[in-house]
Amino acid sequence: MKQAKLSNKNALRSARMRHRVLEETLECIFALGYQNASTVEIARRAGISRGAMLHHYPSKEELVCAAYESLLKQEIDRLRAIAGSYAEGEVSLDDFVDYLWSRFSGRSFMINIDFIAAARTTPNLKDRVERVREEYHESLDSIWRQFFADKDLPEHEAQVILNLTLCFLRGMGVQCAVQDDRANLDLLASHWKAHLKGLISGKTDG
Amino acid sequence: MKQAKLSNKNALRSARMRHRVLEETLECIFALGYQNASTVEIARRAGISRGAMLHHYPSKEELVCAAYESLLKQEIDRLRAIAGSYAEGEVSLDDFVDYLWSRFSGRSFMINIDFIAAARTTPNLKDRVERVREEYHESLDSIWRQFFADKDLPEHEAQVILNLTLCFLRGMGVQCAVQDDRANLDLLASHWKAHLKGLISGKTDG
DNA sequence: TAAAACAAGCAGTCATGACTGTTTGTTTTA
DNA sequence: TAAAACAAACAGTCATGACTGCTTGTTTTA
Repeated sequence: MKQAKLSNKNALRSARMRHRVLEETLECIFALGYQNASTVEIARRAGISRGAMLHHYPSKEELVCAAYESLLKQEIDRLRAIAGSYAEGEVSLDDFVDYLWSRFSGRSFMINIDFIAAARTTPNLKDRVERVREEYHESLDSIWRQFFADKDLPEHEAQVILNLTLCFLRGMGVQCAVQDDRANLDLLASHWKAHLKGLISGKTDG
Repeated sequence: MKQAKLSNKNALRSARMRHRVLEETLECIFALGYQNASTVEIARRAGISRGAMLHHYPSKEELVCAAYESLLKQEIDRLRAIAGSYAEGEVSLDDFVDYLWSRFSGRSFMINIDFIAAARTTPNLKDRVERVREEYHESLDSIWRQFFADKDLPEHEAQVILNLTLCFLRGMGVQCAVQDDRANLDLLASHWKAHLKGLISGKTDG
């Protein structure tokens, strides 16, 4: 990136501007969809000229990728915060699943769907997006292991249970995008949480 | 629709043409993504002029909606066929889940993701898409109930299990779109199938 | 049954609008 | 004053939908 050395007034101005632009980019994608989020509209919402925006992000691809990276980094930060809370015994597994569900049913995931769809058929985007996502999943893995550290489940089992949970939540998130029948989905999430307990304590399948 | 009375040569020609156009529309969306599937490209692939295409489908929205309806109707037909096979005892619950997974990991679902993403921020599209999807889910429900008809599970439980399964498969499908790690996902699907057995025979949660 | 009238299917071109990225000019900061 | 930040105007591209006209099929009528 063209990150100038800090402690300049310019650098501050620049950082603020970038942050605002990225936020508006995400908001715009959320509100209008990936395809309708034009640079004109984003600049307008950010209260900035397109020229200025292109000064910071020389192409639309640069812009949206940076925005996506920023989105996932926010998520990673929040995950790390949760991990800290767990260490202090403030968070249960149920709480954590609830938290994940809040993430998979909100703005963040809706934006994600748009990126997933767009990236599927845009190799450049796909590559960049994949890299950021890896970092996200690693954070998720590490926090997940914490919940099973004191149980006598092999790490591999914990991994499977995480993946099952993630797939399940992703699917619910998609359903959420299709039709916001929140009550029903919340109920389904409860079922899954109850179910998780069974998975952890006593296994029923071979 | 402007469906003329059948048994005319024109009507046949028209039907063939429409079918070809819809197929190419889906193929184009699958290959290039919803946003890159231009009417020019679709017409080119279908070997038809844009004028002719606009004669049958007067707007792009008409075209893509018709294509989506056609896609889901195909899926419904296949579901009904499976239902028939089950009635004759040729299909197990495992087989059916395998079938669903094949559906959620293939072309059909990838196209679906694009539509879901596009529809989220396109009210017109969302409404039309929703209607077709309802019909699809009803078919799914009815076949699902068959599998539990002889078990002593309340219908409501069966419904929950279906929804859990669907969300799970959807999530796996999304994962599939992101990164085609098929071996891993197949394994996860197996876990779920094993798990389903437990859910049906003996319940472990309250 | 043959011709005339009509309708439907199809092709090609054009105008409009939108979006992106470039370029040129102005202000602010070091 | 030089460089960075920002603004504004411009040019090129692309997609959509409208329009015009040609061809093929169908129906009506003599």
